[in-house]
Amino acid sequence: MNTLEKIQKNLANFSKSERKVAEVILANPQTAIQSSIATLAKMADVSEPTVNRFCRRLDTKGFPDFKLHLAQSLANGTPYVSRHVEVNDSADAYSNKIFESSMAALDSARQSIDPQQINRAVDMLTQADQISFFGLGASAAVAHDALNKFFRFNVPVVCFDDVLMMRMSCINAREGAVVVLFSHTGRTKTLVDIARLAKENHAQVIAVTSKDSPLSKEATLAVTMDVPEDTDLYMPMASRLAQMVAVDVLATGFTLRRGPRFRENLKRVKEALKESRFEKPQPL
Amino acid sequence: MNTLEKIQKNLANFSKSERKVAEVILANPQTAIQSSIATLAKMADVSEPTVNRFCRRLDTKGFPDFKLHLAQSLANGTPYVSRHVEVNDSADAYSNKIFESSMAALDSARQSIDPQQINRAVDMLTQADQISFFGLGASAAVAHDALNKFFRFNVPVVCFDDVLMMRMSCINAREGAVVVLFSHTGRTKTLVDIARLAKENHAQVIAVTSKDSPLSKEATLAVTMDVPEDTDLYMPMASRLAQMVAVDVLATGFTLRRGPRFRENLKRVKEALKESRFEKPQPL
DNA sequence: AGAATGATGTAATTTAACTACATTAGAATG
DNA sequence: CATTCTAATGTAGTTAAATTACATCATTCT
Repeated sequence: MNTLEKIQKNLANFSKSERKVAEVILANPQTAIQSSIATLAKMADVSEPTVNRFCRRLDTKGFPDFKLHLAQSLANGTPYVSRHVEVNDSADAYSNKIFESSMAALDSARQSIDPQQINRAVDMLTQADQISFFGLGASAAVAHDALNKFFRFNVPVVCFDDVLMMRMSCINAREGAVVVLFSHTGRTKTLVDIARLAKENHAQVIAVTSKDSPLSKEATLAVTMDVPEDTDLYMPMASRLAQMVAVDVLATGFTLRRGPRFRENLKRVKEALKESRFEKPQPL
Repeated sequence: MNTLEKIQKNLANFSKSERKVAEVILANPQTAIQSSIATLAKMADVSEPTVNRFCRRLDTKGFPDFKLHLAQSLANGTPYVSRHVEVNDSADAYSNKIFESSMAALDSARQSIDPQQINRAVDMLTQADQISFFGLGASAAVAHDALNKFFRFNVPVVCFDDVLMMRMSCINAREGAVVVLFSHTGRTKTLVDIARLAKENHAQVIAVTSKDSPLSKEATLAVTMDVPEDTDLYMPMASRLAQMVAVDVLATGFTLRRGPRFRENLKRVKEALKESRFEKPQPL
């Protein structure tokens, strides 16, 4: 756990003098990590060993080690002890919290993603004659985004956020088709049906979803990630961000697999956009 | 800049012995921050003052200060020195790099966003009779996502990723309409035209884009963010992620502004989804 | 080849952190 | 209310770590 949060949480368990230390640190953590034990002791109006004991109580080896831990918890730019939005938060406060919790969610996704799954998914995608991206609700935006990315690769791609269209598209599927389904929970009944339908029509199914979900079991290959659930009502879903980054990862794997000539192609697509833009003023 | 990157970047500028130190640190940064200057010197097979000089060269006050900086750069879970994808990267490598650069981009956006702009945008949105979200290319997905979010608020919302539809919609605009435009560069000519058209028809225009761009100047209100540009071919646009989080921030501001009764409403919308899902197995 | 500059190491010094012990404050018991 | 015990805090001494000053070595340029 974040050291700063830990201090905040244990405030009640500290002794009188230790609490003084805690308060000085919470009030100005950035100063704390730059101070010596003597300075900090003076600021909190306690003795040096008290500061040292305080550090040990937080499961660190001593003062320098404590500073290291504190520095790490500050590094994430987390001046806010809690990442949960409160009713009376200022714009600055909730903006920071939302960005931070989004970043934390991405980190969690990063740690839980399995490179082998990525590799296999890239295999399937590079060999596909046709790729379809399906998503409902919030994941519809992800499917659109995937379309926008893979479209540049000059592969036949489609994208649907409508169940009927998905169904029809699956019925027409043939061998060589790959269907990519996005769903955070992996529990949406219609999507699981679609996965089954696609398989029945000889398409391969990649599910970008959460581990052990019905959808992940139905799919030919599941690319799974752990993303903290949005239990908090005010907290928007970080899952679609993680899914988008997963799309980026797959697209990157795709371009790497396709080799240098293919990448030349991409550059041209990018440059084709230039004409539709106002020129950027060149820095002097 | 991230200390670890800095070391990597300056490798050529270091002297022979300093490079030894750099390599030992790069090889195992986690060990480095837990070592004393003596241990590290021994590991790099150099003298202690050399390590000290190395630290100073990186603009730190000395060894302990250097460790602090290094700890901070490790905190973001950055085991990869470079965030740029290389041709021969493994799936694990490029996956991590992409997640990390996405997180870095969000952090940069977080730091550059202006809470006052957020506040004013929330003002405008809460008072709107009708909200339109427009985006082209990669930002189309963001517009869709915004629709999905604001749709729950029981406000008339539309979303277009087609220029003609945008135009028609603007022509029918009246006072009380708010148009939200998403564009990373803010230089897409057609979008700037749309902004002008919307204003001519008495709609208010919010642009989620980059600072000082043509679009930001044309808009009634610009919500601007600095997101590192995707100079690298393999590096996908992180801008759309930042835009999505910005949408989350605006949506959160919206719900907070609307008060508790409104939030009850949201809960009901969320619960309405339950029936379409497979039940989650309850943990024992 | 020799001087001069920059890099590196050695040893001494300073500073910071930690330990052991003494003192004090506060709680519990008669 | 006094007394004793325990926990908390501080003092002083010790150890370890980091830094400085200086000496030596390598390298480059004339």
